[in-house]
Amino acid sequence: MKTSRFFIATQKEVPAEAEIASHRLMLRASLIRRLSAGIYTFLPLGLRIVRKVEAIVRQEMNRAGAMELIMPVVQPAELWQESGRWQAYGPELLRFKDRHERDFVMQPTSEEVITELARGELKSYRRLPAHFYQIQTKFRDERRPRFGIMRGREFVMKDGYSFHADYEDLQREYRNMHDTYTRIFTRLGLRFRAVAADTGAIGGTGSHEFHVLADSGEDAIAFCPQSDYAANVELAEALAPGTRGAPREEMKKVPTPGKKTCEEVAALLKIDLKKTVKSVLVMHDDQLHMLLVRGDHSLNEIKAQKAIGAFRFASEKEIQAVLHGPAGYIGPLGAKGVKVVADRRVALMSDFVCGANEEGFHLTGVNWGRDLPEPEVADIRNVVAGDPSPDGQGKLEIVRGIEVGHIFQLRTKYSAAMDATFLDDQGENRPFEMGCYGIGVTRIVAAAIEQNHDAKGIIFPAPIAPFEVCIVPIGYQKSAAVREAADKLYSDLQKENIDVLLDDREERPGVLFADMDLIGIPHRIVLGDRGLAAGNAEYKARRDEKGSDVPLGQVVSFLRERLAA
RNA sequence: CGGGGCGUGGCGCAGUCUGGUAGCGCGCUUGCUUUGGGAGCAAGAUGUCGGAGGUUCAAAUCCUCUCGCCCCGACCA
Repeated sequence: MKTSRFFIATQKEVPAEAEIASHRLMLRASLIRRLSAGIYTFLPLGLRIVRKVEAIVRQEMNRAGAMELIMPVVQPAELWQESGRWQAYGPELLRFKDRHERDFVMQPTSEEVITELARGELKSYRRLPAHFYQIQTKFRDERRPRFGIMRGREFVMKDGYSFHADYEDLQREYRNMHDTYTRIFTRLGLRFRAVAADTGAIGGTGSHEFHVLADSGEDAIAFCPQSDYAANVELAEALAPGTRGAPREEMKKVPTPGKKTCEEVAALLKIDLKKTVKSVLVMHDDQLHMLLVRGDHSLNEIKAQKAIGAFRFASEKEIQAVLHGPAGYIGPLGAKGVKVVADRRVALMSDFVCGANEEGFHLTGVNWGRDLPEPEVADIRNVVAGDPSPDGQGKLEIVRGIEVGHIFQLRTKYSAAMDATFLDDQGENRPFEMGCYGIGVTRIVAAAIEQNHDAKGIIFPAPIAPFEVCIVPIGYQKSAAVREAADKLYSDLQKENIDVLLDDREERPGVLFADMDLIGIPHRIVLGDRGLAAGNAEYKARRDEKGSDVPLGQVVSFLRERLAA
């Protein structure tokens, strides 16, 4: 491709709408343009990247035995009512009516349609297993689209669905997909990690998320360097080994005027933050619950909801109605009519500090059993770095990640709901065991950039770069020698099936360099009169500081080696 | 859906408080010069100031209502 015949519309200035690096760079490098909130056009340059990701995903899915198809984006409501998701999905599901006033949805995923297909077509166990997938546009009316393509409303996802005669075979395919996803993300050139994820109400033995590691990721991942344990922080169990120490202090009420947070109180009293207890009031079924976590820990709302049921945070008014003090001075003592749930760690604390339920006062030397009744205990906090690994193998570390893949054992959730059965070898009707497997294709593009960029722009991993090599001629329009060398190299590389971009624009060299860096093309060949006189081209990888000379005649073989590496 | 902020040429912004003929930088067009890291000079083009209504001799500016977008907020590829 020559830039003169391609659409490149890079920008020097950063659009005000973009907050994170990948979003800014995708706009500046002219990969995407926003049309509406969370809805983007992929420009030619951006689409090339999407296509490269798709190609790798497709190749590995096919190799793994899955079959590609395409299901409709617009799907009739009846199927969704049958599965129950018409009611369950909520406002993220985009619904609309056709001219006959019939209800339709824009697909956020396609379990219903594939299950409908399977129940009509896969009538015999002889046809099982079967795994269908599509790479297609999805729509989710996110409450808050953000970060450009990272969390858009419209996006491209690979969604696959497998059908099995029994659970054992589902588990076999699940492992197959775990391996396949690992191959895919490895081939994409990304640093990633597979982590255990919430199996939710569906159950089954497994759900794993695949995260691209990046500091800006929205998810926190807990992992153990000493073992292969890795889980979403939302899920990771917080163990609390050890026993409670005996009380050594008397309980005392101490003045803490204006000190509302555990940090402030600990600083005032000159004690370790780990001696304090944080009290959070929530409302569940019109019943106030007080959740207690250690001062240096944070409440895990997902775990807490599992422990006590769905809740909302109590209002200041509700807090005052039951307790005497405002939020900031509340504590478990004298909290009449409030159910107290302590984190496992809190239950092991002795001589701790908590709010006195009186404005301006905290209690010190508080002890369970002696000063207040033993609490109900649950795991309700987020794990932190240094916590023991739940598998007992060492200590946890925490990194941030961007979820780009999720595999799931659905079991018979949809097949049972939609009466999708097959005849087994005994002639009995049985519901399919199902698995589903997603990869966020467009999100991968953003995640790859988030993980690979510098001050100059994007640094694409070679497998998904829009072009593998760019040729930057110095004076293409002026120097016949440069033009001839560039054109020859360009066609030589094309013959090698190397994805090459020749920047033949009539711009000053600085502009060309800056644009190629911004776009993130991994390999660059510069051709100028100076080098050509000595028979050399200049090679520079995107990450390199400086270029190096390569004899003109060896450029093709040199690049072939670099690309294979 | 709460909370905060923003809508002025393609992009980034000033002007709004204190009404008085719409400006700057980048980009774009043309010409000349320049040519190894986002060039210089000159001449140009591009605006219903998000929209509607109101106040006023006069509205980007004041008032009302709307629409859109961004950021922060509890299971998402």
